[in-house]
Amino acid sequence: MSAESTPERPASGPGSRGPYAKSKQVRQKILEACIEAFSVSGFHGATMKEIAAKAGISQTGLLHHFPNTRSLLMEVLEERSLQESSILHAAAEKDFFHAQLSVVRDNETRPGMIQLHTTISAEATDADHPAHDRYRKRYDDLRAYLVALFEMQQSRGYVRVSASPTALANLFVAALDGLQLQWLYNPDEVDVAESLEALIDALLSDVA
Amino acid sequence: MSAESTPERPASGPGSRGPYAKSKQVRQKILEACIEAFSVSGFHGATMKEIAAKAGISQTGLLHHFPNTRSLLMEVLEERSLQESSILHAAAEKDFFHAQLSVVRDNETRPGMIQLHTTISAEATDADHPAHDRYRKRYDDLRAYLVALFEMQQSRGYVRVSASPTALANLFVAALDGLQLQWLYNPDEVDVAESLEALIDALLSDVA
DNA sequence: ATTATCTATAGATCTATAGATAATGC
DNA sequence: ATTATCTATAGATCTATAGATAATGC
Repeated sequence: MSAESTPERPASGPGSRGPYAKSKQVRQKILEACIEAFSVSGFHGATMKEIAAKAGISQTGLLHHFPNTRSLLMEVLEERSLQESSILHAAAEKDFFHAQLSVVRDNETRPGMIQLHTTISAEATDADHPAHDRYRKRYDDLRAYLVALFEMQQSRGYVRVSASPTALANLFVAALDGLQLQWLYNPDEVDVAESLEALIDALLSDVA
Repeated sequence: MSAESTPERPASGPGSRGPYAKSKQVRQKILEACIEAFSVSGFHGATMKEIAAKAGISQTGLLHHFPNTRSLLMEVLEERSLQESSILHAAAEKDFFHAQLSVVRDNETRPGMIQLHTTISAEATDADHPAHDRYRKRYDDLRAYLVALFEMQQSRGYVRVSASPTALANLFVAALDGLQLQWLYNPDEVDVAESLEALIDALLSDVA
């Protein structure tokens, strides 16, 4: 292993100093612009120019912070992952299923994030999409977690339906995604939490 | 009303003659190219050039048949709608819920159409998307149809859960969309029909 | 001295027009 | 005569480089 594998901060030259204090705010504004741009135009349709304009800087100014749209997408999805897990942890006192009700109610205050997730998770079904691996892993991880949960509930006799834990896990995740999609089309006719609660009631005994 | 409102076919001049017999095949090839392009790149990311290349003609050759990407999207979505309703009618002998099981099994032979629906229905959540009104109406129509169905089942006492018909209708449609999304990521771990059957079992009595 | 931001711009790509040539329908 | 297809290309848009100027950190 050479010294390069542990990137030491040189005493001078590029990288010898951190970014300006103000940079954090600029990057935040850029990421907000990305949420708008990617959720409307998708990864393939969004442009550096469009994002720069929304963030209120020039296109080359944006290039100074991020080299391409791919890095912008990765950054904004990383932030979304962090938000998702922090919200989930905050609701971890309740059981997972009812915690999700808090999560979806909380989500409705961030329609931009819902639209971002809906749009990108759909176009990333394509194997060549830069976010494909990330989303595939997210769904695999979610499934594994929920399968374990449903197995436990089944062993206690709390599950009302005779279906495989995998089928139930996929169904629950599907309801989450699909309800949010419909909510974006018509928030007046779609109550995500209400439908999700109906699903939980249908699948699990109250004692669970 | 002038004669222009009833477009008469003039004896000569442009439009006085139908297209070549071969044109039907060319248009079919173009639409197949569109399914690929739009399902991968979305409406905003797909280009006339890309579609023309996939269809095996020049970009200007494509322009001869369709004036822009918007008209291409409309045409391919119209075809999809026709397929959807013809498949539904073919399964109309059974009750709607179990007919959907046939539909989703049939769908798996057309992954391109599933990916097209998944990608476009997601990006069309944006109000300015050219397919927004079409999808919003589709979901509103689906909801109205299913609400009536669930009301009928409830009045007969066949519904196991105490939830509003609207909540149940949205849940069923959400499961359909969400399961197909997951299936695109990992067909080995997602059985759309199996999960959907679990939902039907959980919601409705067998007698229904 | 480094980071941040801008203007100017070259090169690539996409859309849409002009105009030529070939194939088909009545 | 109309439809279909192509090549060439003008104009618009996007990415990415060059280079100048201003602001900040140690």
